[in-house]
Amino acid sequence: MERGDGPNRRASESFRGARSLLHSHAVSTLPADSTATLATSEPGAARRKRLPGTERRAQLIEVAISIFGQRGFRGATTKAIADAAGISEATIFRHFPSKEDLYVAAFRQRTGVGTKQFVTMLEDLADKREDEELLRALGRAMLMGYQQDRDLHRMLMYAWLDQDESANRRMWEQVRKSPLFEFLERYIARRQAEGVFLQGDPMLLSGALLAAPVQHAIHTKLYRVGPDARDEEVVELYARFLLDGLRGAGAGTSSEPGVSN
Amino acid sequence: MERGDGPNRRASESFRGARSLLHSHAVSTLPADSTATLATSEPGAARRKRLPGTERRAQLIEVAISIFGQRGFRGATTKAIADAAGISEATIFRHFPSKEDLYVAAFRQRTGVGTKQFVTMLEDLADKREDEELLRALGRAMLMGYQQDRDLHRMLMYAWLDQDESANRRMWEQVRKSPLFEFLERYIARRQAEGVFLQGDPMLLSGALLAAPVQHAIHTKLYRVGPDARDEEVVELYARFLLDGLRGAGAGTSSEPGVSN
DNA sequence: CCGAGAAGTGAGTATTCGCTCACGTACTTG
DNA sequence: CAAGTACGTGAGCGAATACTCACTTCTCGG
Repeated sequence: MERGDGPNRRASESFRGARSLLHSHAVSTLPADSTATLATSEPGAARRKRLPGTERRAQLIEVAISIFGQRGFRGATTKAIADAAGISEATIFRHFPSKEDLYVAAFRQRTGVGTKQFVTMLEDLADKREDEELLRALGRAMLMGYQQDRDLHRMLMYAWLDQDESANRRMWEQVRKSPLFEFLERYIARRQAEGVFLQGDPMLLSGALLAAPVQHAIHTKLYRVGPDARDEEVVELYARFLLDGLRGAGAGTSSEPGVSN
Repeated sequence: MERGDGPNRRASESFRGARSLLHSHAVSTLPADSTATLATSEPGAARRKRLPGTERRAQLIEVAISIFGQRGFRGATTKAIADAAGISEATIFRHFPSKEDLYVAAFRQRTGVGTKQFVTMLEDLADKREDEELLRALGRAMLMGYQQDRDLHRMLMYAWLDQDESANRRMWEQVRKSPLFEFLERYIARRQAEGVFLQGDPMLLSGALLAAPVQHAIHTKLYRVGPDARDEEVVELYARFLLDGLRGAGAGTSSEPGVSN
């Protein structure tokens, strides 16, 4: 039982690595335009060096999102970022005074894009009382957003865990005040006033509305696990399920006759 | 712009730290017994040294869960763990051959505890067709679990992000085969067969069922953000909401007369 | 065409991290 | 009580990491 001196066998190499997708908390990118202007520097291609400063900065931010998303802030080394960008480590520090400044810059980039016109579409569906189609659009957007910008979402996930509570509160303020969240609360409140949706804190209900597709997206797109249903099937099922939940069943309070037993 | 040489002002010290709660994916601890036998070594108390090997191992695992949960695998230093345990760094390596072995040991610890008897209670409610009370119990368990074992759940969250895809798939297998998940699928399938719940993949539906309270727990208990409703209010609202969703509204397919407009 | 400033880099440096080792110290058992 | 053994540690090692600096090379306006 545990020899005194000699080291026991070690698990090393069993865990390792860090590759897959990312998540955060809904709101952020969505189907957006994705800013995919400059490629992430393909190693095989004849890389032209000496970019003008602004372009190099932009490229570094894109690369940084990818690396930070794969390994987190602590796990991402400036060496790895430099390699992925096809430049030397020193060059990073010519454009960003510190690794953290690069992180902050990457963080500010792209968060909150793409939601505007998407929300406009939702507003439209809401005005037409197309509740079910609205929920479908919402679910589709979540699944697509997490799929397309997985590194960004992974970076955000890491951020929630790494940051201290005050930074998280600031982040949450931004989420809460985002067009999508504000719309959802207004929409739910209005339908409640119209007597169509069940009563209850609209913020809690919009959270629940997003939770289903987001949780599914986190698992399937970011962690690459979970049920492998087609996206459209998931969207369809969740839309029906959530809508029925919102509308209320009209059934009594709790106990139900019971079918057989 | 951007002077060539002198480093710009840096953001340093603006981000930092890592303190709050944690998450993972439901299933894991739940209200369990929490194994809080040995305290995490209070620095002020007269620390008695020289514990027997097994106790030291157990203490180190508890401390490790806490540190790994706060900072993640990469962010947790053996120094920090040693300090928190009130011992020297070298002692860690007398009990665990490597940092990773300690991590694996901490990981194996406590995952999946507490679910057994909890699931038995759910089985009971299911047999009595107490759907709403069942959903309440489920929600309550999620909120309590994430609150009580926040470091463990934070550690699991980090794990999902840090591990590679194959490790994640193994982790998912464990989740899928856990008593709680298997019960939920059986329960939903049975109620579907009884014609009470809406049709659709039971795995997807149980995911949606857990997503609402889990997402809320992650935000409020782990990240310390989100709506600050009382837990009981959340449990109550979500139980009603989810149950109505499961039962289906009986309303037509999609388009609805509309209230006014 | 030329020169000044911008972009880029190889070779460091100080620090930290995981881990080892030789050596002390407290139990425990005969 | 003697001694064997398990527990504990200070000092330090090699590797990695964020960051610096002296220096070269490209670019482009006049």
